[in-house]
Amino acid sequence: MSRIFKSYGFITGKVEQLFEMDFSKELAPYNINVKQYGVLIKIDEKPNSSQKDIAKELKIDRTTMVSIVDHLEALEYLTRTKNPQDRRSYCLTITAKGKQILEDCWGALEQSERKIISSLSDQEARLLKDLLIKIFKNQEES
Amino acid sequence: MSRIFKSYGFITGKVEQLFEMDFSKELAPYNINVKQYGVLIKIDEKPNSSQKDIAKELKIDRTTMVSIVDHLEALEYLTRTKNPQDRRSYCLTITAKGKQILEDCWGALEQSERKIISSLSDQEARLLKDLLIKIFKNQEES
DNA sequence: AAAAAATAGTCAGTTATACTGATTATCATA
DNA sequence: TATGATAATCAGTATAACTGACTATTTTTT
Repeated sequence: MSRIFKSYGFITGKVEQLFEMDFSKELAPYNINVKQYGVLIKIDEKPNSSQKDIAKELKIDRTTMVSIVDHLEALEYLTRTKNPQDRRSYCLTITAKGKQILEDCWGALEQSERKIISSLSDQEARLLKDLLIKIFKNQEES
Repeated sequence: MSRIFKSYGFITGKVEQLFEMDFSKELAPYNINVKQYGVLIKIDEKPNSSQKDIAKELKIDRTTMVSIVDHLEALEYLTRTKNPQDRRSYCLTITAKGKQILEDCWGALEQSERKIISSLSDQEARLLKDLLIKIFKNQEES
């Protein structure tokens, strides 16, 4: 057995690559990538977030965030409005068009992921997700 | 619960980021990144592989492979010699220096990963790896 | 054997992505 | 009011990865 499979990091990276490669094909027609879709999700769930809020949650650099939001704004998937409480920051909100794409692609994502984890039983799949979330949450706390 | 955590792809990506961020710090003094370390592992395990062999296994583009091997060769972590059986291709082999770094960093990787999965029991950790490998192997077959 | 097709690797040029550090506008605090 | 902090921006830089053309070699076809 190769060391690649002895390492959690490498095997996690490999599997991540599978998910990303497949889903990004679905997103391509909408002219966005997985990271940008993640931003859309966050803005949908927490309307009026600032760029900084989203950047922090998704571990995206502040300057990179500018170009992502520029892009999503140009596509009219979200709007930037000055925050009246703090005019340094923006309130980001998803547009109807953005929401539509969010929902359309969510179905594609679920389907894509089902395909990739098809070798796992329902119980195994649930377990896998729980374990990954446990690792992530543990790190968020510290 | 955010959709980010409902998606296998997103949560896998997040966890991968944790592994990569930590281990890449260990590799930095040796002037290589995680992907390049992966190439070293493969060459160590299958000496005399061609660039194409490695590229295929690790899903790296052939032209990207050229720069990775250039880099590792410049650092004297591996050598390129013409394959006498097929002079179009190279035989890649790890050097003593490369092997040394491979082993030194492997310890660091294990330690780094132990830290990141510290919230899991031994059994959970083993299970996680098994499930990830199952997903990856399933896809390799098709 | 000669011609044609395929393959491994290379290279120039392009694109995408993300970062550094400086700057602007605004807000909080002293 | 003055000082410092913060949110976002921007120019410039770095890097990674890809496209497509190219060389050298091998394989296949005729």
